Amino acid sequence: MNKRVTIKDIAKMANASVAAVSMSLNNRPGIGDEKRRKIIEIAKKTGYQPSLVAKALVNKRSYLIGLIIKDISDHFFAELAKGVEDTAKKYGYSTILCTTDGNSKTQEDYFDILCSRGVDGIIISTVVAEDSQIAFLIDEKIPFVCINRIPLIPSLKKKAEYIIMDNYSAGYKGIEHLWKLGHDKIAIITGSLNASNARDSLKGSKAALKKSGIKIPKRYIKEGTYSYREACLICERLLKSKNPPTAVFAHDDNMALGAREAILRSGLAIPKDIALMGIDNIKTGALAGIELTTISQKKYEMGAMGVKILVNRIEERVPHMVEKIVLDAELIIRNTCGYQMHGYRR
Amino acid sequence: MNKRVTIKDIAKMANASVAAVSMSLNNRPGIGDEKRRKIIEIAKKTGYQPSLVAKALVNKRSYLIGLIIKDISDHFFAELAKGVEDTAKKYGYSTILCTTDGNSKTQEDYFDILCSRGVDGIIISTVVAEDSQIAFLIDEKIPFVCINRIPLIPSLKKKAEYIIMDNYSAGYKGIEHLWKLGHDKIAIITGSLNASNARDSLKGSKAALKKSGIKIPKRYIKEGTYSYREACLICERLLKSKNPPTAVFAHDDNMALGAREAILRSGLAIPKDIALMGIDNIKTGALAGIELTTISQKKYEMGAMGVKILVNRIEERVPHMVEKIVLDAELIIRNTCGYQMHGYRR
DNA sequence: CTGAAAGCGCTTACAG
DNA sequence: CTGAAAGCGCTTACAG
Repeated sequence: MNKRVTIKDIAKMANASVAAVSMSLNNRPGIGDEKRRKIIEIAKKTGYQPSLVAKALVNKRSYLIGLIIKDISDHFFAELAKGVEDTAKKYGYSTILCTTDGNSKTQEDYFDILCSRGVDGIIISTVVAEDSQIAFLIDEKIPFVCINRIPLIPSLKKKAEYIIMDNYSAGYKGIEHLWKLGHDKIAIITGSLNASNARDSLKGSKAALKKSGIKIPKRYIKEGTYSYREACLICERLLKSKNPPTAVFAHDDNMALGAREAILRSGLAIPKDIALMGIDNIKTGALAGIELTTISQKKYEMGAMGVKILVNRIEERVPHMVEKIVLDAELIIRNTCGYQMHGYRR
Repeated sequence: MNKRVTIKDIAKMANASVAAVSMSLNNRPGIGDEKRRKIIEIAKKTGYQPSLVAKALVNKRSYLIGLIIKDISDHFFAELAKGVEDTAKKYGYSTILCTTDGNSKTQEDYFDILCSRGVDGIIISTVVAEDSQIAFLIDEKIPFVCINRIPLIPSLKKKAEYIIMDNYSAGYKGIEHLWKLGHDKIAIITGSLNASNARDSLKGSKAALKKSGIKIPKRYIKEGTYSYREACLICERLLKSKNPPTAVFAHDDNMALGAREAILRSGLAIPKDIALMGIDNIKTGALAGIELTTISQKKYEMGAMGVKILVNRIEERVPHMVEKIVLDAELIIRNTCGYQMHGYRR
């Protein structure tokens, strides 16, 4: 930080009071036209840039928002972050990137830091079961919106604003698709079951299983914690078992890719020998040679909408009502489930 | 922002002056042990969190760093950002995510905003030829370090700290590898030639071409601007031409993936019919079925080291010398160039 | 319309 | 060792 020109310098140069300068620069009434013009001119000439930190201190508005995600190198979060940052920028906010790596303590630290920094609001996409931390935000009255995951505790869920995909439907549609293609032996690799999205997807899948009258052994359902590595291991074990599945539905694309590695290494062909599907629709899944069938998540849009809601709350330009948005889950049929080979069989 | 407990509240409760509270909380000498203990205890009990914005105003230290990149949804930048954020967090800094989408005006705006916010330093990975904006940073005396790209203007380059890969060597090694595998008709898809990395890679490739005595037609070298789409188009045209290349060396993996799409769509097999290589070593390239031969970029490490250098500069704990780090370019042989098929032929 | 003052939450000299 | 004051850069009442 350097000795930059301040409001005081300009006041001196313009032969005016600092209040006059402040008001001129902020388009407040109460300043004569000529004086105002002069002040603005000097400000421009000297390249004056207001100190956002001083402004934040007096206005209690930092124009800063915190973005809390698990891992920016994960394609899902990267797209989300892009939507957030683009939109924040459009509204005049800067975004502080906060990465928790799934660590609850790190997240808690970040909440403290963000509050200390006086952020105007927070976007959170890492909410898990134990998230009493959400209660802290409500207490502190700092606006926040949850993306992708929401609090499980009903009292918190009620108060939280959020925007998520219909994960239940996503879980349901995946099974339905595989069932229609003729599969009965479907394995499910779930996300981290301490999170709402993973739970909802699982519920949906189970409902679809029931609806279609499929019975699968318990061991066909494993918690993959949204990890590539973990899903790869799980799938490997499944394939080696005496009664392996003919389809695997991973509840996100990263895990589907992990499962894919296990399948390919075992010498099986996709979709000829085994079907594979994911959720999220990350870019990599669309690549030739991968062409993963999946359920679309509007990652960028969720980020963008999240900020919009947040800004509305911060600036209170909109009559207050807690917004809860659930986006449709859309099936994206590519080549890993065999639809192009033979179409639906039932 | 809410009425949180302040230093003043604590002073009142502890029956002390605000100065005493400040000094106690900051471990400054000049306070009696007992009083200090009492103050600290009250602070803890009330959950006092200092206002970082007030601190920033008086200390001229925000513990904020700006990260300027092109696109967070690009895997290269995402990994870089991860290294930056992780390391910044470790040193007690928060990072403001600034995405320019390659737009020079956006970048300029961000420089202004970051200065207004009083960031302590900036990490930039978007420097291009015209970047007189770097001069602005030097003028304002705000510490910065360039990652991946550096200023082309010698006077600026001299003053800038940076950490980059040896792009010349990367460009060289790629050609060398293809040449050893027996290729003479090698097409090169370059990055954005207004950036140092793209220029250096190209120089390296040309040098290798010369060294190995290969002569390629002008039209074999095209500027792909680091864009998947663009590279795909370029490659498509190349393949349709009367004398198509037998190898394409894209100067980043994104472009290599774009070229791959064109190749696959044209019905050719990789590496049987045509060789393909990239630079960067993004995760997607390692996936089964892709297995892109490439040159490794230490994305995370560059981000991490960049922050380390930046913090050293900010905190001046290290004797000042302008650090310029050039990392080795390491060839990563996977399956897209045919090495496993027949090894080197010359 | 205009200027001087108080204050945002903190820290740093500076007297006692 | 301790307290009162001045100041960081800005804005907002509040008198003239």
